[in-house]
Amino acid sequence: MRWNNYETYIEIVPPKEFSFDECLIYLNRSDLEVLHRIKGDAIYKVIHGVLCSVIWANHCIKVEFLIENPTIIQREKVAQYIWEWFDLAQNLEAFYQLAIQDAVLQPLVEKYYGLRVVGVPDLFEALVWAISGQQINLTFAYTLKKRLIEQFGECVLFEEESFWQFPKVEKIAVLCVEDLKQLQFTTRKAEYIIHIAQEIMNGKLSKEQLLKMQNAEKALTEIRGIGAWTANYVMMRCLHQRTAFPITDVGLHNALKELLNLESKPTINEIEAYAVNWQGWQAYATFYLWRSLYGEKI
DNA sequence: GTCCAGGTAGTTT
DNA sequence: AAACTACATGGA
Repeated sequence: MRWNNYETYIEIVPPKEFSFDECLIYLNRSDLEVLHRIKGDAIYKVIHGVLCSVIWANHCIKVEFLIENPTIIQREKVAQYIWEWFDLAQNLEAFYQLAIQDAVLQPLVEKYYGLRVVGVPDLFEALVWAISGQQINLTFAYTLKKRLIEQFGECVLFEEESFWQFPKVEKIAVLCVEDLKQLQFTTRKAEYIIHIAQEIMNGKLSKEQLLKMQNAEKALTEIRGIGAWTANYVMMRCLHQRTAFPITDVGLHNALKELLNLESKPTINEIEAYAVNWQGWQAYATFYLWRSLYGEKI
């Protein structure tokens, strides 16, 4: 991780092939998002309890601290968060080499050059978001997430505005199913989420363990409520695995249908055929396809 | 009113 | 192992 420390801000030095603007477009996709706020070119977000503004300046990601003056330890944690948030540890050269020879990916990498898998560094947040989004439309998923955060999260006030943080695991672990059902979570999702919070609390589930594992997918899918889609979604956005591939994802199917002008959504077999050339970079292929779902048609 | 949505668990062939 | 079904509720 490359970063510089200054009096009132830090700078993260990204690798080659990084477009802050492309990541910004992804982050701007829903008006119901409350974990960050975008104003002009700046992202406002509470990171590890510190309210920050994040902008692109001097070929770096500049992170200014808006309230307190964080310690060096906090600054390093914020830098680490940004590093994961924009998946900056990844060298995209190999992906682009593969993609320019692939009929599906070629137009995408040209258009969205520098886009990275925007991460969800916190495991609990990533899991809750994935479970919330199971089998419902994205707009409603965002509504559920917003309700959960505003009910159980904490917020930082700055210039008369609220900046929310995702609820702490310990707070969700002690809830009962009814508490989440009141927010319109289904019984099943309420059960899954509370159980997962408890598993994290008792140490049976952690990001550190999953990162060390050979087969994180198996460990994840052994947990009730986590199927292949959710496991791969989390492996992609939280564990930074390039080969994670939520192949049953409806968004992926719609993106392929639109991009390739198909009559109907492709079958799993058809997607596997497209993906033979994506070996090692399935997560990036998926993310670039998702990106094509908003903004003008290619 | 209809169809479908960033699926999963549980049951039945 | 593969196919079917209940779940649940909002958005378009």
